[in-house]
Amino acid sequence: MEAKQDKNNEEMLNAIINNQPPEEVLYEVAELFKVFGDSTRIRILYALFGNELCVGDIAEVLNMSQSSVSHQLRILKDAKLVKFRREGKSIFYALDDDHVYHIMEMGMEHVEE
Amino acid sequence: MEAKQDKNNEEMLNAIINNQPPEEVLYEVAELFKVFGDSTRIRILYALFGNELCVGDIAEVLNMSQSSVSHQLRILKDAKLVKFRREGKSIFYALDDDHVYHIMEMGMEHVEE
DNA sequence: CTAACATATGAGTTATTATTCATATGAACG
DNA sequence: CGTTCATATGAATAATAACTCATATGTTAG
Repeated sequence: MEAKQDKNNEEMLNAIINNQPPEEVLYEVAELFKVFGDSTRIRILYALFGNELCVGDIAEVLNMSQSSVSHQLRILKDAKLVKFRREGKSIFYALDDDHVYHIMEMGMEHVEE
Repeated sequence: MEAKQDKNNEEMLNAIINNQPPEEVLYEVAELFKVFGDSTRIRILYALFGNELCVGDIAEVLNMSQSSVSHQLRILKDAKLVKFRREGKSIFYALDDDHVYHIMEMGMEHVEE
C-alpha cells in the first residue's frame, strides 16, 4: 500500500517536473520581477506612468541624486521596461510598452486589498 | 522665456509629485515584486501552479534542500502568495489566489517575446 | 510516553546589490 | 575650440538576502 502510494506520488512529481517551464525561462521571469522589486525603481516607474521625463526631473521628483537615478535607469533600460530619446542635452525616458503598465497595475491591485 | 519655461516645468513636476501614489504603497508594491524576483521562489510558485504540494515534494521537484525551501515558503506565506493546510504530518501548500496566477502569467508573457 | 517523521527556525557565512563620490562622455552654444 | 550643462559610469562601501548546518517544534504511530 505504502509502496503503491509512493510510486503514484513519484509519478505525479515526475509529471510536475516535466511540465515545468524551462529552467532558463523561470530564471528570466525572476530577473524581470527583480527589476520591479526595488522601491527606487518602482518610484521611477510610477513617476513615468503617463509622463515622459528627463533624468534630472526624475531625480527631482524622487528627491534623489542624479547618479543613483541614472544607475537605476540603466537597469530599467536593460530590462526593456523604459525607452528613451535624446533631445538636445537632455535624455527623456518613458515606459516602454503596455506590459509594463499592466504589471504595475497588477502589483498595485494586489497591494490595495 | 527661460524663466517662464522653468516655472512651467516646476509646476509640472509638482503636479507629478502630488499625483504619485503614497510612498508606503510604492514601497509595498516593490516588496511584493521582490518576492517574485528570486528564482527559487519563482520555481516554487510554478511548481504550485495548479498543484497542491507538501514541502518535501517541493524540495524534490526543485532538487533543493528542505531547509531552503522552507525558508522561502515562509517568505511566500508572509507575502500572502501561498496558502497552506496541514494533513497529518505534512503541510500542503498552494497558490493563494487568482492575483498570483495573473502576475505569474504576465511575467511569463513579458519574457516570452 | 516515546520514537520517527515532516516542517520550521536561528545563527553564521557568502553573495548580491544599491548608493555615494569622483570622473568621464557627449551635446550645445558663444 | 573650449566651456557649460545633462547624463553615464567605475570603484568602493554598506546594506540585503539566500543558503547551509544544526536544532527545535509539532504530529502520528506504536
